[in-house]
This record gives sequence, structure tokens and C-alpha cells, in this order.
Amino acid sequence: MKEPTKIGFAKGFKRTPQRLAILAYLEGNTSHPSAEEIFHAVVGKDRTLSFATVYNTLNTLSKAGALRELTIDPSRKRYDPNTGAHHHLICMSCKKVVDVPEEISIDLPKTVAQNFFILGNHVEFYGVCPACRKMQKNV
Amino acid sequence: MKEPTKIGFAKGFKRTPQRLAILAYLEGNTSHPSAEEIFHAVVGKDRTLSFATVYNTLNTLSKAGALRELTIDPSRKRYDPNTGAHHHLICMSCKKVVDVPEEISIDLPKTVAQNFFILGNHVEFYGVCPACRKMQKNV
DNA sequence: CTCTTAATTTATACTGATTCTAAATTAAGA
DNA sequence: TCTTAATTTAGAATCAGTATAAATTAAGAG
Repeated sequence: MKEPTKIGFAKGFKRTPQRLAILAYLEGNTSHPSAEEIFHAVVGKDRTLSFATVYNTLNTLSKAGALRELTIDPSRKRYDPNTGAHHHLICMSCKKVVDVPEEISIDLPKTVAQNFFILGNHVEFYGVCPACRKMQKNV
Repeated sequence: MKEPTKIGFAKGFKRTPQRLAILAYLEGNTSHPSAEEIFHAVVGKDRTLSFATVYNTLNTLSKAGALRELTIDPSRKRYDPNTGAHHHLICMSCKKVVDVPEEISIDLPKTVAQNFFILGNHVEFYGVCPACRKMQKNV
């Protein structure tokens, strides 16, 4: 009598080949892919996959809390299967996004918090990745 | 021989009524408006304003560093005339965005920073604003 | 003040991301 | 094996934002 460990396997969710392929691609993925990137990667495994299914699945997983929608890129959503508290390092040059696995606790003085009940935070660090640093030096 | 204090007034930039109206609306504005909100607010003052001009002006101001484009809202860009280092408090219920005027310095251990050259950070605090807290209690 | 010109505005067409719709398919469980 | 609700699908629709090209105009020269 095992509890299902993953969304998509929970009661009321069907174990479709499309979902399994998307989940397999996402599992442990740290590249913060967009819907389009997910579609292209997964359609290679499951030829029948449609774009609409990618969106459906991503929305279902997000609502179920099994996936985090990142609002980091001004032009599209990116998806992160790591739902634990962590942060991101963004290369301002090539736009690569890298995980910062630490939790960061920041205390805001009450005056600053303006009576908000604070539940969490997300830090985006902006910088230049090693590869881009090298490029810049060569120019 | 005054230096122009604002973008849009600098050499090579024309002082058009549309720009002046947009700048006037943005000046000191802490509501983090979207392009659409800006258009609606400003078209009331200057009937001739077009949507395209709003985008043109916002892009010009952003490139010139007089305006910050916020990537906070998954569905559209928001604009912040406060270009100094600060952070944001986001109500998860009503989506209101409030400024956190403090600078926050976070040191990342080298191992975590993965050799990125870090230039800055932006913290999003997620919480529930006072108004929404009251609502929730009443439900 | 008038002229010239490059910057700007505008309407409109277009793109790209995402959502919606409605019909066809299918996993799951009786 | 059957039934049914969940899912997939193609394609249309929507929405934010960008591109285009013609018309307008601010600004500086004379």
C-alpha cells in the first residue's frame, strides 16, 4: 500500500505516456527549461506529444506543487522541478540560471515589512558566469 | 548651463508631450505599473497617446537606466521609476507589490557562487498584505 | 522666424507565449 | 469488457510586446 511519491501518480491523476516522459525529463533537471525547451526535448522520446499537453502538464504539476514556475525571464516562464527553498544565480550575459541550494533567511524590520505576513523569499543574484567572464576578457 | 536631471531631457532626446506625461505619471510612482496601466492612466491626460508610444518610451527609459523593468509578474512586465537598489514585497493574494527600500547584502560562499562574478541581487519577499490578512480572517 | 532633419509618434501588422475549445482518445477501475 | 472521467490533441483565440513604414514634430541652424 505505497503512497504515490509523485504528482501524476496520485489518485485522480492518470499515468499517461506523455506525462511520464515529461516527468522523466524534468526529474533532477537543473537547467530551468521553458515550455518550448521541454517540448523539444520530450517530443524526441514521445513522437505523439503536442505542445498543448506540455502546457497542460506543466500547469497541472505547478498547481499540485510538484513544480515551480520561475518568473525570472521577462519573455517566458521557466520551470524548476526543485520545489525546495533555494535561490538563483543569473548570468546577465548568456542568461544561464544556476541554483543556489542554500536557504537564506532575511529579517525585515517591522517598519519595512509594512505589516505583511511574510511567508518566504526568493533571491536572484545577478552576475557573469565563468564562461562569459572568459569571453569578455578575450574581447 | 544646467545638466538635464532626467532622461528624456538629455541631449538627443526630445521633450515631447507624450514623454512628459508618461514621466510625470511615473515620477515617484510606487505602484509598479504595467505598460497597460501606464497607458490608461496617461491617455487621460494626453488624448493623443498611443500604446506604441508607451512601449517606445518605456524601452527608451529602461535602456537609458532611468527606469527599471521588473520581472515579477509572470504575465507582464512592470515598471519601477525607483532605480536605486531596493527589493520587493509581494502579496500572494492580491499581487500588490510594495517596495523594501533597504539594500540587502548577501555573501555567497565561493563554492555556492560557482565562480560567477556577482554584481547585484534582488529579493522578492512573498507574503500576505494587511488588507488580505483581514479578508482571510473574515472568511 | 523659417527651414531642415533626425527623433518621435502613430496605426497597423506581426510574432511568440500561453490559453481556450471542442472533439477524439485512453487510463483506470467496476 | 465496459464506462467514464481525465487527458490529449489540433487549431483557434488571446494577450503582451515588437517591428514597420509613413506622417508628424521638436530642436537647433541660420
